[in-house]
Amino acid sequence: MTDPDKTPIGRPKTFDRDEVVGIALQTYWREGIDGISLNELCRRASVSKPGLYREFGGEDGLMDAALELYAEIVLSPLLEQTTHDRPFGETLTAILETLTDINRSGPAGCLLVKMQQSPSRLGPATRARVEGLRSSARLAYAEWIDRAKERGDISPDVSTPVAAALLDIQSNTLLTQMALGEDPELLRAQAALAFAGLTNSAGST
Amino acid sequence: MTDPDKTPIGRPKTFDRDEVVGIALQTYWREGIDGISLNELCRRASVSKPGLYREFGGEDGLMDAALELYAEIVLSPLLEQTTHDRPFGETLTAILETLTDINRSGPAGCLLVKMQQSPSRLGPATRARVEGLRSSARLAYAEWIDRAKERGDISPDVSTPVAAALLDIQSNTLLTQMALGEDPELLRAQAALAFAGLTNSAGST
DNA sequence: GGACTTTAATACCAACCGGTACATTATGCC
DNA sequence: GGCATAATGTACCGGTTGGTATTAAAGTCC
Repeated sequence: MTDPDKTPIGRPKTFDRDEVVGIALQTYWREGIDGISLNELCRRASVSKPGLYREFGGEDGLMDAALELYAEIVLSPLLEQTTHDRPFGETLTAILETLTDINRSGPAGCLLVKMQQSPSRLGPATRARVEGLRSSARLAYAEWIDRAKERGDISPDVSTPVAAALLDIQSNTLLTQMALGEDPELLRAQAALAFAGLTNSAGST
Repeated sequence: MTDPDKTPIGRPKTFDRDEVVGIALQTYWREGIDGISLNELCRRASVSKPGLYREFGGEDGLMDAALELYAEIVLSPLLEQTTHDRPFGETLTAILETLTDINRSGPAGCLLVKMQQSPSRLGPATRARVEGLRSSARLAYAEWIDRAKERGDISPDVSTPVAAALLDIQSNTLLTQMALGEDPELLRAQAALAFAGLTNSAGST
């Protein structure tokens, strides 16, 4: 539609959207959304407040953009692992290892969880994306469970929604505890115990 | 030491400390520590700010007092259950039932968890109390586990610190999820699955 | 009635918040 | 050069924050 690389009329744009979103993501992720103000964010990104408002419309737009980026670079790769054609236990171990890896790229904890836990700080756009990401995670876990059942890795006696909730909630828990500085070794052992009921049997409705 | 019911010199005190602490507890508990300001708290308690400062020294003192009350009326009764001479499974079920009871007195969620997750908002006194309560909870759970092992309710193959961490972390998780509005039925089922590894066997270091 | 002691609350402080009006600057077009 | 266009950032807005200086009020003691 529009000419691709033709210099448009008017003053050229210097505002680097991607860089600002990246800084916002890192900051919200590391310090939590309650721990950081829009003003402070502008300072760190070396961006003027009106510039930020022009680009994102406000705090809600910025948070939403940061969460979108988070979903793309963190959540998607994580959930993608569940679609591999591997034994359930292997994939689960790999995921747990990733979640409790102290040297993982990015801050500890999970931006989605932090946002979910501060609903009053969220604007409508961010809130909607939080809900969407949460339910699509549940869905991905449920599909993974169903495939594992077909494979015979998980007993069909286990309720799929319950098992999906277990996976979702326990993953969130691990990330939250990592952010709190809990011992990764202890967390892994605890998680292994919590998932023992899944990989063995038992636990219907 | 001091005369018990002699009217002291000076203007009589009208500041009701217990009432203010109670309101602070309810408010922090329900709205979260980040969701409420000292000013707003004064408004709700119908107390002047200097009055509050005189009594508590500042925000830190008030939070600390609220957390102290929380420990007394919520945490202690909960942990007290673990000292009863009952089969492990029974007590565990009772605790899980309590944690996921929608009609429980007080707001959903756990004040201790909320405070732990907003460390930057905490003053030194509150922070110290948070850490103390956390470690004494772990200790109480560990002792419970050890008694259950002696009873034969839990396999001695299970590591006590790991099992204690499981109990502590899963309890926190349940309360957090309840505060988020998750379905209590689903939470209970999920928790039953997570604790299956404890009550059956398996799960050493 | 004072003098003394203790508590109460108004009224203020500087700092920060999210959000915006507006003048300035840098470009393409002619 | 002059004009239209569009992105820029300074400087401000009203409101809130945690915290405090200060004066008024309510008692006992003599």
